[in-house]
Amino acid sequence: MRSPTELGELFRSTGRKNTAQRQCIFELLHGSTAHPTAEAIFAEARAKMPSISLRTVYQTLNDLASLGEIQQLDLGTGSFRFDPNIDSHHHLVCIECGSAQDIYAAFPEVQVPPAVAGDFELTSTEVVFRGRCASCRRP
Amino acid sequence: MRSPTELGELFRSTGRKNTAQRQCIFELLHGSTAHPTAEAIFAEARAKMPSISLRTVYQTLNDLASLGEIQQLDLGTGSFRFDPNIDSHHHLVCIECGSAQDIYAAFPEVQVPPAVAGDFELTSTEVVFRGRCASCRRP
DNA sequence: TTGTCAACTAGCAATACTTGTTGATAAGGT
DNA sequence: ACCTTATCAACAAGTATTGCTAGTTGACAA
Repeated sequence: MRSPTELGELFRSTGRKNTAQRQCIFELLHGSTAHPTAEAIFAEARAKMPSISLRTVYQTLNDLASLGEIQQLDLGTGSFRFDPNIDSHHHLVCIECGSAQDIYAAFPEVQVPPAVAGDFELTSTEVVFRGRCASCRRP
Repeated sequence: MRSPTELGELFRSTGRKNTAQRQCIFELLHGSTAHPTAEAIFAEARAKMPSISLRTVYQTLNDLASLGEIQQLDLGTGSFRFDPNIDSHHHLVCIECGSAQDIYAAFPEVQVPPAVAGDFELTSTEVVFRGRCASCRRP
Protein backbone atom coordinates (compact mmCIF):
# COMPACT_ATOMS: atom_id res chain seq x y z
CA MET A 1 0.00 0.00 0.00
CA ARG A 2 1.01 3.64 -0.31
CA SER A 3 2.37 5.94 2.36
CA PRO A 4 0.06 7.42 4.99
CA THR A 5 0.37 10.83 3.33
CA GLU A 6 -0.57 9.49 -0.07
CA LEU A 7 -3.47 7.58 1.45
CA GLY A 8 -4.71 10.80 3.00
CA GLU A 9 -4.70 12.40 -0.46
CA LEU A 10 -6.40 9.37 -1.93
CA PHE A 11 -9.15 9.45 0.66
CA ARG A 12 -9.75 13.14 0.06
CA SER A 13 -9.78 12.70 -3.70
CA THR A 14 -12.38 9.95 -3.42
CA GLY A 15 -14.66 12.12 -1.31
CA ARG A 16 -13.62 10.58 1.99
CA LYS A 17 -12.11 12.52 4.85
CA ASN A 18 -8.61 12.25 6.13
CA THR A 19 -9.15 12.11 9.87
CA ALA A 20 -6.61 11.72 12.66
CA GLN A 21 -7.98 8.25 13.41
CA ARG A 22 -7.46 7.18 9.82
CA GLN A 23 -3.95 8.55 9.71
CA CYS A 24 -3.21 6.61 12.85
CA ILE A 25 -4.39 3.39 11.21
CA PHE A 26 -2.52 4.15 7.99
CA GLU A 27 0.67 4.51 9.99
CA LEU A 28 0.15 1.28 11.86
CA LEU A 29 -0.42 -0.64 8.65
CA HIS A 30 2.38 0.97 6.70
CA GLY A 31 5.25 -1.42 6.44
CA SER A 32 3.58 -3.96 8.69
CA THR A 33 4.17 -7.57 7.70
CA ALA A 34 2.25 -9.22 10.52
CA HIS A 35 -1.20 -9.60 8.90
CA PRO A 36 -3.00 -8.15 11.92
CA THR A 37 -6.64 -8.73 12.76
CA ALA A 38 -9.02 -5.81 13.21
CA GLU A 39 -8.81 -6.32 16.97
CA ALA A 40 -5.01 -6.19 16.91
CA ILE A 41 -5.03 -2.95 14.96
CA PHE A 42 -7.65 -1.59 17.33
CA ALA A 43 -5.47 -2.41 20.35
CA GLU A 44 -2.44 -0.69 18.82
CA ALA A 45 -4.47 2.30 17.71
CA ARG A 46 -6.05 2.67 21.11
CA ALA A 47 -2.61 2.88 22.70
CA LYS A 48 -1.95 6.01 20.67
CA MET A 49 -5.48 7.32 20.57
CA PRO A 50 -7.54 6.03 23.49
CA SER A 51 -10.87 7.32 22.21
CA ILE A 52 -10.87 5.43 18.91
CA SER A 53 -13.63 2.87 18.45
CA LEU A 54 -13.49 -0.61 16.99
CA ARG A 55 -16.18 0.42 14.52
CA THR A 56 -13.94 3.12 13.10
CA VAL A 57 -11.14 0.62 12.65
CA TYR A 58 -13.39 -1.75 10.71
CA GLN A 59 -14.72 1.10 8.63
CA THR A 60 -11.29 2.36 7.68
CA LEU A 61 -10.02 -1.13 6.89
CA ASN A 62 -13.02 -1.75 4.66
CA ASP A 63 -12.44 1.52 2.88
CA LEU A 64 -8.80 0.67 2.32
CA ALA A 65 -9.76 -2.76 1.02
CA SER A 66 -12.36 -1.41 -1.39
CA LEU A 67 -9.83 1.12 -2.69
CA GLY A 68 -7.50 -1.81 -3.28
CA GLU A 69 -4.84 -0.51 -0.90
CA ILE A 70 -4.89 -3.52 1.39
CA GLN A 71 -6.07 -7.10 1.11
CA GLN A 72 -8.69 -8.59 3.41
CA LEU A 73 -7.70 -12.21 3.95
CA ASP A 74 -9.74 -15.06 5.33
CA LEU A 75 -7.11 -17.60 6.28
CA GLY A 76 -9.48 -19.73 8.31
CA THR A 77 -8.31 -18.40 11.66
CA GLY A 78 -11.71 -17.17 12.76
CA SER A 79 -11.32 -13.53 11.81
CA PHE A 80 -10.18 -11.48 8.88
CA ARG A 81 -6.59 -10.46 8.59
CA PHE A 82 -5.44 -7.35 6.79
CA ASP A 83 -2.43 -7.31 4.53
CA PRO A 84 -0.88 -4.05 3.30
CA ASN A 85 0.98 -6.09 0.72
CA ILE A 86 -1.23 -6.15 -2.36
CA ASP A 87 1.14 -7.90 -4.75
CA SER A 88 0.08 -11.37 -5.77
CA HIS A 89 1.43 -13.72 -3.14
CA HIS A 90 0.53 -16.70 -1.00
CA HIS A 91 0.52 -17.54 2.71
CA LEU A 92 1.98 -19.82 5.33
CA VAL A 93 -0.42 -20.05 8.25
CA CYS A 94 0.13 -21.45 11.75
CA ILE A 95 -2.80 -23.62 12.81
CA GLU A 96 -1.96 -22.98 16.44
CA CYS A 97 -1.47 -19.22 16.83
CA GLY A 98 -2.98 -18.10 13.53
CA SER A 99 0.06 -16.05 12.50
CA ALA A 100 0.62 -15.70 8.78
CA GLN A 101 3.69 -15.20 6.67
CA ASP A 102 3.88 -14.01 3.07
CA ILE A 103 5.20 -16.32 0.38
CA TYR A 104 6.30 -14.66 -2.78
CA ALA A 105 6.79 -17.72 -4.93
CA ALA A 106 4.78 -17.80 -8.12
CA PHE A 107 3.24 -21.12 -9.05
CA PRO A 108 2.62 -20.88 -12.78
CA GLU A 109 1.79 -24.57 -12.97
CA VAL A 110 -1.20 -24.13 -10.72
CA GLN A 111 -4.11 -23.89 -13.10
CA VAL A 112 -7.65 -25.16 -13.25
CA PRO A 113 -7.65 -28.40 -15.25
CA PRO A 114 -9.30 -27.78 -18.64
CA ALA A 115 -11.84 -30.52 -18.00
CA VAL A 116 -13.26 -28.53 -15.11
CA ALA A 117 -12.60 -24.96 -16.24
CA GLY A 118 -15.67 -24.92 -18.51
CA ASP A 119 -17.56 -21.67 -18.17
CA PHE A 120 -15.86 -20.70 -14.96
CA GLU A 121 -14.50 -17.15 -14.90
CA LEU A 122 -11.35 -17.31 -12.79
CA THR A 123 -10.47 -14.25 -10.72
CA SER A 124 -7.85 -15.47 -8.26
CA THR A 125 -5.80 -18.42 -7.18
CA GLU A 126 -4.76 -18.81 -3.56
CA VAL A 127 -2.35 -21.25 -2.06
CA VAL A 128 -2.41 -21.69 1.71
CA PHE A 129 0.21 -23.76 3.49
CA ARG A 130 -0.82 -24.80 6.99
CA GLY A 131 1.19 -26.17 9.86
CA ARG A 132 2.90 -25.15 13.06
CA CYS A 133 5.28 -22.24 13.20
CA ALA A 134 8.68 -22.30 14.87
CA SER A 135 7.58 -20.55 18.05
CA CYS A 136 4.55 -22.80 18.52
CA ARG A 137 6.75 -25.88 18.14
CA ARG A 138 8.88 -25.05 21.14
CA PRO A 139 6.64 -23.61 23.82
CA MET B 1 -16.46 -41.59 3.28
CA ARG B 2 -17.89 -45.04 4.01
CA SER B 3 -21.43 -46.26 3.60
CA PRO B 4 -24.09 -45.30 6.17
CA THR B 5 -24.11 -48.88 7.48
CA GLU B 6 -20.36 -48.91 7.97
CA LEU B 7 -20.49 -45.54 9.64
CA GLY B 8 -23.09 -46.88 12.07
CA GLU B 9 -20.68 -49.68 12.99
CA LEU B 10 -17.82 -47.25 13.29
CA PHE B 11 -19.77 -44.99 15.61
CA ARG B 12 -20.74 -47.93 17.84
CA SER B 13 -17.18 -49.26 17.92
CA THR B 14 -15.91 -45.88 19.05
CA GLY B 15 -18.36 -45.65 21.94
CA ARG B 16 -20.80 -43.45 20.08
CA LYS B 17 -24.40 -44.30 19.38
CA ASN B 18 -25.93 -45.01 16.04
CA THR B 19 -29.15 -43.04 16.22
CA ALA B 20 -31.83 -42.50 13.60
CA GLN B 21 -30.78 -38.84 13.33
CA ARG B 22 -27.23 -39.84 12.57
CA GLN B 23 -28.22 -42.42 9.98
CA CYS B 24 -30.32 -39.78 8.28
CA ILE B 25 -27.31 -37.46 8.05
CA PHE B 26 -25.03 -40.29 6.87
CA GLU B 27 -27.42 -41.02 4.03
CA LEU B 28 -27.64 -37.40 2.98
CA LEU B 29 -23.88 -37.08 2.86
CA HIS B 30 -23.22 -40.39 1.17
CA GLY B 31 -22.38 -39.80 -2.46
CA SER B 32 -23.03 -36.08 -2.20
CA THR B 33 -20.66 -33.90 -4.22
CA ALA B 34 -22.20 -30.54 -3.40
CA HIS B 35 -20.11 -29.52 -0.35
CA PRO B 36 -23.18 -28.57 1.68
CA THR B 37 -23.17 -26.22 4.67
CA ALA B 38 -24.50 -27.37 8.03
CA GLU B 39 -27.66 -25.36 7.38
CA ALA B 40 -28.20 -27.06 4.02
CA ILE B 41 -27.84 -30.51 5.58
CA PHE B 42 -30.17 -29.43 8.35
CA ALA B 43 -32.81 -28.35 5.83
CA GLU B 44 -32.60 -31.67 3.99
CA ALA B 45 -32.62 -33.68 7.17
CA ARG B 46 -35.59 -31.79 8.52
CA ALA B 47 -37.59 -32.70 5.40
CA LYS B 48 -37.20 -36.37 6.34
CA MET B 49 -37.20 -35.99 10.10
CA PRO B 50 -38.97 -32.81 11.17
CA SER B 51 -37.92 -32.98 14.81
CA ILE B 52 -34.16 -32.99 14.18
CA SER B 53 -32.28 -30.00 15.57
CA LEU B 54 -29.51 -27.96 14.05
CA ARG B 55 -27.41 -28.74 17.09
CA THR B 56 -27.54 -32.45 16.32
CA VAL B 57 -26.48 -31.84 12.75
CA TYR B 58 -23.44 -29.87 13.87
CA GLN B 59 -22.56 -32.51 16.44
CA THR B 60 -22.74 -35.37 13.97
CA LEU B 61 -20.74 -33.47 11.38
CA ASN B 62 -18.08 -32.71 13.96
CA ASP B 63 -17.96 -36.36 14.98
CA LEU B 64 -17.59 -37.45 11.37
CA ALA B 65 -14.84 -34.90 10.86
CA SER B 66 -12.89 -35.97 13.93
CA LEU B 67 -13.17 -39.59 12.82
CA GLY B 68 -11.70 -38.51 9.51
CA GLU B 69 -14.76 -39.57 7.51
CA ILE B 70 -15.51 -36.13 6.10
CA GLN B 71 -13.56 -32.92 5.65
CA GLN B 72 -14.61 -29.64 7.21
CA LEU B 73 -13.69 -26.94 4.73
CA ASP B 74 -13.41 -23.21 5.24
CA LEU B 75 -13.51 -21.85 1.72
CA GLY B 76 -14.07 -18.29 2.82
CA THR B 77 -17.80 -18.32 2.07
CA GLY B 78 -18.81 -17.41 5.60
CA SER B 79 -19.61 -20.88 6.86
CA PHE B 80 -18.04 -24.29 6.93
CA ARG B 81 -18.73 -26.74 4.15
CA PHE B 82 -18.61 -30.47 4.57
CA ASP B 83 -17.03 -32.76 2.04
CA PRO B 84 -17.52 -36.55 2.13
CA ASN B 85 -14.58 -36.82 -0.23
CA ILE B 86 -11.50 -37.21 1.95
CA ASP B 87 -8.92 -37.82 -0.74
CA SER B 88 -6.39 -35.06 -1.16
CA HIS B 89 -7.88 -32.59 -3.57
CA HIS B 90 -8.42 -28.89 -4.17
CA HIS B 91 -11.37 -26.60 -4.84
CA LEU B 92 -12.94 -24.24 -7.32
CA VAL B 93 -15.18 -21.79 -5.46
CA CYS B 94 -17.78 -19.40 -6.79
CA ILE B 95 -17.44 -15.98 -5.14
CA GLU B 96 -21.07 -15.26 -5.87
CA CYS B 97 -23.06 -18.30 -4.77
CA GLY B 98 -20.38 -20.03 -2.70
CA SER B 99 -20.73 -23.36 -4.49
CA ALA B 100 -17.60 -25.50 -4.60
CA GLN B 101 -16.31 -28.08 -7.00
CA ASP B 102 -13.62 -30.67 -6.40
CA ILE B 103 -10.39 -30.53 -8.35
CA TYR B 104 -8.36 -33.68 -8.40
CA ALA B 105 -5.19 -32.34 -9.95
CA ALA B 106 -2.05 -32.81 -7.90
CA PHE B 107 0.34 -29.87 -7.81
CA PRO B 108 3.67 -31.41 -6.84
CA GLU B 109 5.48 -28.16 -7.65
CA VAL B 110 3.60 -26.30 -4.96
CA GLN B 111 6.01 -26.26 -2.04
CA VAL B 112 7.09 -23.81 0.61
CA PRO B 113 10.22 -22.06 -0.64
CA PRO B 114 13.25 -23.29 1.37
CA ALA B 115 14.11 -19.75 2.44
CA VAL B 116 10.84 -19.55 4.37
CA ALA B 117 10.33 -23.18 5.36
CA GLY B 118 12.71 -22.88 8.31
CA ASP B 119 11.29 -24.54 11.38
CA PHE B 120 7.80 -24.67 10.03
CA GLU B 121 6.09 -28.06 10.34
CA LEU B 122 3.86 -28.35 7.28
CA THR B 123 0.64 -30.29 7.65
CA SER B 124 -1.41 -29.38 4.59
CA THR B 125 -1.40 -27.44 1.37
CA GLU B 126 -4.61 -26.04 -0.04
CA VAL B 127 -5.21 -24.48 -3.40
CA VAL B 128 -8.39 -22.49 -3.87
CA PHE B 129 -9.42 -21.14 -7.25
CA ARG B 130 -12.00 -18.36 -7.02
CA GLY B 131 -14.24 -16.85 -9.62
CA ARG B 132 -17.78 -16.97 -10.98
CA CYS B 133 -19.41 -20.24 -11.89
CA ALA B 134 -21.32 -20.87 -15.10
CA SER B 135 -24.77 -20.44 -13.58
CA CYS B 136 -23.87 -17.18 -11.82
CA ARG B 137 -22.50 -15.77 -15.09
CA ARG B 138 -25.81 -16.03 -16.89
CA PRO B 139 -28.57 -15.07 -14.47
C1' DT C 1 -36.92 -58.93 27.60
C1' DT C 2 -35.69 -55.91 30.58
C1' DG C 3 -32.60 -53.15 33.43
C1' DT C 4 -28.93 -49.90 33.64
C1' DC C 5 -26.18 -46.22 32.37
C1' DA C 6 -23.76 -43.44 29.46
C1' DA C 7 -24.51 -40.97 25.42
C1' DC C 8 -27.72 -38.42 22.75
C1' DT C 9 -31.37 -34.99 21.49
C1' DA C 10 -33.86 -30.64 21.40
C1' DG C 11 -34.21 -26.14 22.63
C1' DC C 12 -32.35 -22.26 24.13
C1' DA C 13 -28.51 -19.32 25.70
C1' DA C 14 -24.06 -17.72 24.82
C1' DT C 15 -19.97 -16.69 22.15
C1' DA C 16 -17.07 -14.44 18.51
C1' DC C 17 -16.65 -11.53 14.75
C1' DT C 18 -18.57 -8.08 11.93
C1' DT C 19 -21.93 -4.72 10.37
C1' DG C 20 -26.12 -1.56 11.03
C1' DT C 21 -27.98 2.55 13.32
C1' DT C 22 -27.99 7.11 15.27
C1' DG C 23 -27.25 11.73 17.42
C1' DA C 24 -23.42 14.54 17.83
C1' DT C 25 -19.15 16.21 15.88
C1' DA C 26 -15.82 17.94 12.81
C1' DA C 27 -13.50 18.08 8.07
C1' DG C 28 -13.10 20.65 3.75
C1' DG C 29 -14.55 23.19 -0.18
C1' DT C 30 -16.39 27.66 -1.12
C1' DA D 1 -16.32 31.54 8.77
C1' DC D 2 -20.24 28.71 6.99
C1' DC D 3 -22.63 24.90 5.44
C1' DT D 4 -22.95 20.41 3.81
C1' DT D 5 -22.01 15.95 4.59
C1' DA D 6 -18.91 12.27 5.97
C1' DT D 7 -17.31 10.50 10.12
C1' DC D 8 -17.22 9.33 15.13
C1' DA D 9 -18.45 6.56 19.21
C1' DA D 10 -21.52 3.77 21.53
C1' DC D 11 -24.76 0.49 21.33
C1' DA D 12 -27.66 -2.95 19.15
C1' DA D 13 -28.29 -6.50 15.80
C1' DG D 14 -26.89 -10.23 12.59
C1' DT D 15 -24.54 -14.64 11.31
C1' DA D 16 -22.34 -18.96 12.24
C1' DT D 17 -21.13 -22.02 15.66
C1' DT D 18 -20.72 -24.00 20.31
C1' DG D 19 -22.13 -24.53 25.41
C1' DC D 20 -25.56 -26.06 28.59
C1' DT D 21 -29.22 -28.93 30.60
C1' DA D 22 -33.23 -31.79 31.47
C1' DG D 23 -35.35 -35.41 29.61
C1' DT D 24 -34.91 -39.43 26.18
C1' DT D 25 -32.92 -43.33 23.90
C1' DG D 26 -29.50 -46.77 22.22
C1' DA D 27 -26.25 -50.42 23.50
C1' DC D 28 -24.88 -54.05 26.08
C1' DA D 29 -25.47 -57.71 29.35
C1' DA D 30 -28.08 -60.64 32.33
